[in-house]
Amino acid sequence: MSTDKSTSLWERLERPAPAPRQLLSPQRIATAAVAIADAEGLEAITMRRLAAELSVAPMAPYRYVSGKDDLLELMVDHVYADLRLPDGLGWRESLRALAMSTRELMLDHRWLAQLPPQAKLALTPRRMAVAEKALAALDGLGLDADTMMSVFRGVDAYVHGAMSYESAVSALMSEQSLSSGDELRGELAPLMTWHMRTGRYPTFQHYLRTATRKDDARWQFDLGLDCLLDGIAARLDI
Amino acid sequence: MSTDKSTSLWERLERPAPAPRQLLSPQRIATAAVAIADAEGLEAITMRRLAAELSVAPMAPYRYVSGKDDLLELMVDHVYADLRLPDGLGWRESLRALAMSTRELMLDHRWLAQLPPQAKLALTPRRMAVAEKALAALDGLGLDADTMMSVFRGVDAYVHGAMSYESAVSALMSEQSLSSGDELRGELAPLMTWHMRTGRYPTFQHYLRTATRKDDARWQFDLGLDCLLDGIAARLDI
DNA sequence: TCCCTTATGTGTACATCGTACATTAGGTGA
DNA sequence: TCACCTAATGTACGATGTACACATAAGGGA
Repeated sequence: MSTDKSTSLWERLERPAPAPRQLLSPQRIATAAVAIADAEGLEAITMRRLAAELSVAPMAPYRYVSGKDDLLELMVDHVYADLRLPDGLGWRESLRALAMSTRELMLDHRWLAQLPPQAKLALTPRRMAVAEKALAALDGLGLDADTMMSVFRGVDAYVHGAMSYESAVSALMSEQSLSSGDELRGELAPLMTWHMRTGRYPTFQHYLRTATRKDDARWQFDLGLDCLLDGIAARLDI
Repeated sequence: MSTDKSTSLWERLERPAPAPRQLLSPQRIATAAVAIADAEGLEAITMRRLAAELSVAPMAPYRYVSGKDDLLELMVDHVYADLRLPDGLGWRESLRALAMSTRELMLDHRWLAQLPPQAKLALTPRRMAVAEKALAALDGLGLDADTMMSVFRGVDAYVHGAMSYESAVSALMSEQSLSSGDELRGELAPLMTWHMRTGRYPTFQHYLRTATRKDDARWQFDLGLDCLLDGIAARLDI
């Protein structure tokens, strides 16, 4: 068996590992890669670094993974195992719970929100399960299939967009060893002052001076999410 | 003058070009880089490729741009010049127009939705102007500064999330020279069939079989956006 | 006119990346 | 025991970002 792209990654994974002296396995590879990315960010993921972490030659993981793209997909599916899926709730609470769990997953694994486009689209089994769960929660409410999917994708888009921002900020902070929003703003102060001195952003400046929840990411996330869910309920009359 | 990171990119840009025999300029660099990314995607952006396009030595652009990150910021600001800002509309129509224009900008420049986290956060002048515009539209409605910003960022998150998906799909299609949603689904059919054969995704399967607007990205975008705006109006009583 | 400072672009070089390819080594069934 | 398959190795190549020392040309002061 060569690791060809024609059979899907997931198909290959289901075939029981055929053989002897298994140093490596998709599981071990995924675990090691996720550990690296969690600790040092997505840019620390290198085929060579991964191999080193597994005490194995640089090319060894290629037997299980057709390349770096495949590796990223594998990592995604691996961490989605930890996503708690809601059960026995109404559509609204299901979507809300799913969004909140996804946020938590993405806070545990900041790199999830920074994946290259291909990995973002990856149709992995566990992500399929998430979609299924969300669609099932919306089933039987009188919505057509297109609307159901659109609602799910709308919420998903909000979550990904919000977390893309939130985890970019948090990545920037840990990169520069900043530990509070104030420290971050201190770092950005010269640039910000320069912008403000142009006088072109009075409303923004007012925000900077009077806002009191600048660092309450959770509150900000909830507000947007609740607005979106309110709007879905109202507009679709469900 | 060395291109040091301590003075901000934007600060440096405002100083009039000091000198002689200007082959290069931030303008020319940005234009060339954007042309490459528009035509061949973000991964085609290479300092060497950029230099070649400008008929200049590989290291030449470094005089104007401190590195690739800086280049990306420059590109972002450059294309945001084309974003049409709404004027004289109510808060809702302003946010809606801003979202729609941003979508169009991101369709014209698919790479905008695929930027690395640092460039995504870039506080460029023209992006500051967008934020200012949105906040101004929400001013005077009785909202506190935190809520105003959160509403803006919520809409922004939705737009970025939705376009991140939409442009990842479109990037994938152009990468594989597919020109319709049907062709794309044809390409994905083996994988999808494999997933469906597990029987774990009945609702998803029902969607695949009965949906009629799978490729109407504009309709999907509008639905989510309108839900979000509805919810904002209702929840904040504005 | 000449030269000298300074902004501008060049050339070379290096570490690091993804991965192609040919090769070895270890375990199994006959 | 031996042939065979497969897991893992080793070597190598082209591409990337960018550091650093250098060449060069314009324009002003003598």
